[in-house]
Amino acid sequence: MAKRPNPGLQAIADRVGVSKMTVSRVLRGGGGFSAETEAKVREAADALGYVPNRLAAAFGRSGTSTLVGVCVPRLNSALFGSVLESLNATLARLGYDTMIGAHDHLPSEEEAWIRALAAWKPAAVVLTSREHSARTLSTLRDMSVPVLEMWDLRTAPIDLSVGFSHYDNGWEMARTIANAGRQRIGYIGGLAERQTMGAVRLNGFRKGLDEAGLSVFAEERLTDRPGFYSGYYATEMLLARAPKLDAIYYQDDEMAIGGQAYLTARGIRVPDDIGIAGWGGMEAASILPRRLTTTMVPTTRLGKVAAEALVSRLRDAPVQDVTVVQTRLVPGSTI
Amino acid sequence: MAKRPNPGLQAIADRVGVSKMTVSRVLRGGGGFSAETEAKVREAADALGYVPNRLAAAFGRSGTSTLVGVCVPRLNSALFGSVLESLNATLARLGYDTMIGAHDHLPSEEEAWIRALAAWKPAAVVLTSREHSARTLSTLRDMSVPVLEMWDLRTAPIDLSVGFSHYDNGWEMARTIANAGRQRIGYIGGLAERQTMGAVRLNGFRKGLDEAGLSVFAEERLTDRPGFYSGYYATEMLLARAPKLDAIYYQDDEMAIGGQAYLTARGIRVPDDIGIAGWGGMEAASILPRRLTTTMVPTTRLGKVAAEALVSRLRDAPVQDVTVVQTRLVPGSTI
DNA sequence: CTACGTCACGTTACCGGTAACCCATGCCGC
DNA sequence: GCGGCATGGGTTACCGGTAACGTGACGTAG
Repeated sequence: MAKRPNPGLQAIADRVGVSKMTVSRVLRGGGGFSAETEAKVREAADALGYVPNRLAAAFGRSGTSTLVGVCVPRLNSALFGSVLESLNATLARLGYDTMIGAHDHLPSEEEAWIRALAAWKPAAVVLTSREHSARTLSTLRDMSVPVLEMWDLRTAPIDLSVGFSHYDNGWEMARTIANAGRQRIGYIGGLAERQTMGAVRLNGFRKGLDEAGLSVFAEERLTDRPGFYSGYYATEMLLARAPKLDAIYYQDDEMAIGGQAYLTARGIRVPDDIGIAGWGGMEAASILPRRLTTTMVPTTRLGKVAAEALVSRLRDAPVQDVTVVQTRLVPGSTI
Repeated sequence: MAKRPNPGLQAIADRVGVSKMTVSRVLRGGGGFSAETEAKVREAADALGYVPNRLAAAFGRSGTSTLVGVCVPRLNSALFGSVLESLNATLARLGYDTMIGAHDHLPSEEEAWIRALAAWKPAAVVLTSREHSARTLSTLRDMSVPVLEMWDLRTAPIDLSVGFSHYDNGWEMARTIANAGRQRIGYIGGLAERQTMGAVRLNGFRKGLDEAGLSVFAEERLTDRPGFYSGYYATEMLLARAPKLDAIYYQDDEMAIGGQAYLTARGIRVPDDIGIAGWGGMEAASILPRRLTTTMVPTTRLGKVAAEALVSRLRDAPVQDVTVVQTRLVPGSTI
């Protein structure tokens, strides 16, 4: 079997004895041809092993692209990975192709990616960041395609928004910890300057504590990216400064599990000596000796809902601008 | 600021007073124009906010595409996520754009993805599966672009291969476990029918045990996907059938950590009562009470090396067909 | 019998960049 | 003075689909 140049519409048209326009009509469906012609065209397309040329289609007339750009903070994250997996699978099933990017929580990276994406004239864009640079917004406007902001709810989305309120997540956990009678409460997470979702949860957390007459007693902010090990040593550092904490809220479950490991190694009992809570509902949390108090994020559903909302918009079907995907606070037994 | 239609080469050409061909030459570099012309063209392009149209470029003449297709088993995997992150970042830095797909270890999924990818006439393809369907190979041949097979080493790669030997990984761990004096050794992992990398490691593992006069005493195969929790209950099931095991080799670290959690919950001591070993070198393994015996996979380096090899090939620079990225057996203290 | 609509298809032009080719100018050596 | 050649461009054709519009055959209402 030698390499054969892939046939185009013209090759099919020649074989059947019609014009390539008729072939185009048949293969895209929608009428304007007889059943007999359709059968012959389909047979010929199959025989020749026709592969549609999306490049040519998207290039010729805009509005026919099936390309969707998706930008997430990182690709090696359990949570975003699940969202991406589900988003991509749903888009693929509906006939769309995914171009990815990672912005690492830096608006400048997102901006560079968006500009590269614009060169491909995609049908839609999915973003997961909270803040966009002015140039990003300008590029998006020039592209004039549907934009879906995912992960956090936006009060004023550019276009579509699917997610939940990180602020409320933090608030809710604050109330849970306060109701459990904890008094000296610490926080461990990433830097606040970067407007990450974790920082938003912290704001909600502070508000919740405030309403209960409490405040964050001590906090540890890391420049390292969150993970098991950073949770481990951040806990060590925080307790060195504030030994009398009776609860710690972690930016995510991985850090909480790392923290738990440190506490266990030191003989500090959870939740007797100190309570811990995480965020995200990662699978790893399910195998701890005690079930971790955390917030479950329905990542798979989020990706699916986002993909479906986007495709609805692309097909001019009615869609809500803002779709809330509910998270769930899992009481666990570590607080 | 209203939406403005993005200018093309012609708009720049009109502004400067040259032909669009000259503008094309300047923007792609390579000569055929004066320094004066170059300056004027660049200024005009900047002023108009020119965004190159990769769609048109790739469509017009093949060989000018900057699109690379990457297909991994899953997008929500710590290991593949890291590889993807590094691969994508390196490709982006070198001016390439990434289209992704997930095949979930099913050749049919990979085949469907490849066909969708072919419609975009990419510059190259990166695969991570071990087995490809006949139709996949046929489509790849028709595309006639560089193909890089990553993750496992291929004895006869389609084109380029970057990775390491899973077989050797399994063999090496078998020798390590045997040398530690373990006799009744179990295995926990996924199904063998699917030609996954885990199955290849198991083959090497069997061979290593065989050379030491041993064999796999009992094994537990799951249809569920690997993870913390499946490691937890697979350990329970395996030990119910074979209580006298003195070592277990897990398909990956997540399962091993899950297994460790089960053993701890049951009061079974590691490594005194039973030894465990994982694979992958996941970060989570670093926070166990005892460091997990495992094989470290340099995911970040793997992605970077793969991207660089691919780009070298695309630029007609010399590349080795097969590049080995070394893994490292971490002795740890759980065997 | 004519006017008009519908169906099924053909024709034409076009998207924006690029390879291949052509052309004018100026400088050089002989 | 003339041929040769490098430099700095311009011209043309083309990639493979698709929107817009044109056309002939046929059916049908007035």
